[in-house]
Amino acid sequence: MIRKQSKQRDLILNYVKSMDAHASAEEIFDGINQTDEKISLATIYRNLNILAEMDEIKKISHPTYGYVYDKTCEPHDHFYCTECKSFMDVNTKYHEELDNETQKETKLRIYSHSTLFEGICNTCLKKYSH
Amino acid sequence: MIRKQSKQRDLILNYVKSMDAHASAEEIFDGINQTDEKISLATIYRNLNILAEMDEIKKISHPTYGYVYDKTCEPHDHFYCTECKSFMDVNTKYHEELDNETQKETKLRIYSHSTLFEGICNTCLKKYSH
DNA sequence: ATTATAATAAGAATAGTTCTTAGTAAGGAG
DNA sequence: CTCCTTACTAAGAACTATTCTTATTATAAT
Repeated sequence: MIRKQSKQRDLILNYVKSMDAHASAEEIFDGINQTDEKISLATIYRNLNILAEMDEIKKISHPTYGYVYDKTCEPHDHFYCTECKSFMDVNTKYHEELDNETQKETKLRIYSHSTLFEGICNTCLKKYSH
Repeated sequence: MIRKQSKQRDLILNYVKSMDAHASAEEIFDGINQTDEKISLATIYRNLNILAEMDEIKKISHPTYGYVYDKTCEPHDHFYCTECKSFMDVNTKYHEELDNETQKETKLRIYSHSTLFEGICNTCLKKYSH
């Protein structure tokens, strides 16, 4: 299907590109609709899916809250706090050797990976060290 | 809260322990209700959450289809086929050094990790090599 | 300019999950 | 063993997240 450009899709892409963390569809909807521009929720969902398909953004499943969207498409790791359920990027180096190792052992065709670390975030650590 | 034993929870736990792959709440519901035992869907959901909380089973978010449940609580890796959306365990060795590396670099308290590999499964590879 | 078709808004529909309520069962205390 | 407290269940209502429907509008090729 040949895609036509649309003001709404451009706005959504720019909004996601401007975010410094992950956000859900609902949060993106709220964020955009606080400005002058009004976009319907169904349009937000439809375009987030289209943009993810176009590899302009990345759709990530959050361990507790459905899907969130990320401006970074390159594979990268995440940290999940099992206490407060917060979820954030981890920017350590990409371990290509894991892909090779797993491909060799499983015979699957592996293109990339992303690792989800679990633990306790700094805010929760402080809270529980009292 | 003091938990009481219940026939339903035991059945659900045994069912999950007997599965050889991941299953959704709905699939577990269907599986159990094909036998003589009838358990309501709300009870399935409630107990899956309780069992995950009790660390008897593991609740995992599937990249495209909500949550699935796994009899294995120990952290382990997964493979996701971007073509057919299948999702399976990968049993390579646990890389503890990743936890240490990331903990050192981020100052977060890291307890474990699990890696999600993406690529093309064997079935899809064959299909597209024609 | 015309025309084909992708896009939109708005709300209806669907799917997945949790909540409510009234009744049942587990298991500790007497 | 019986009583009593409280966690448990079934059934369906309610809620939440997401997708679909329909009529209309916008994009871009001819």
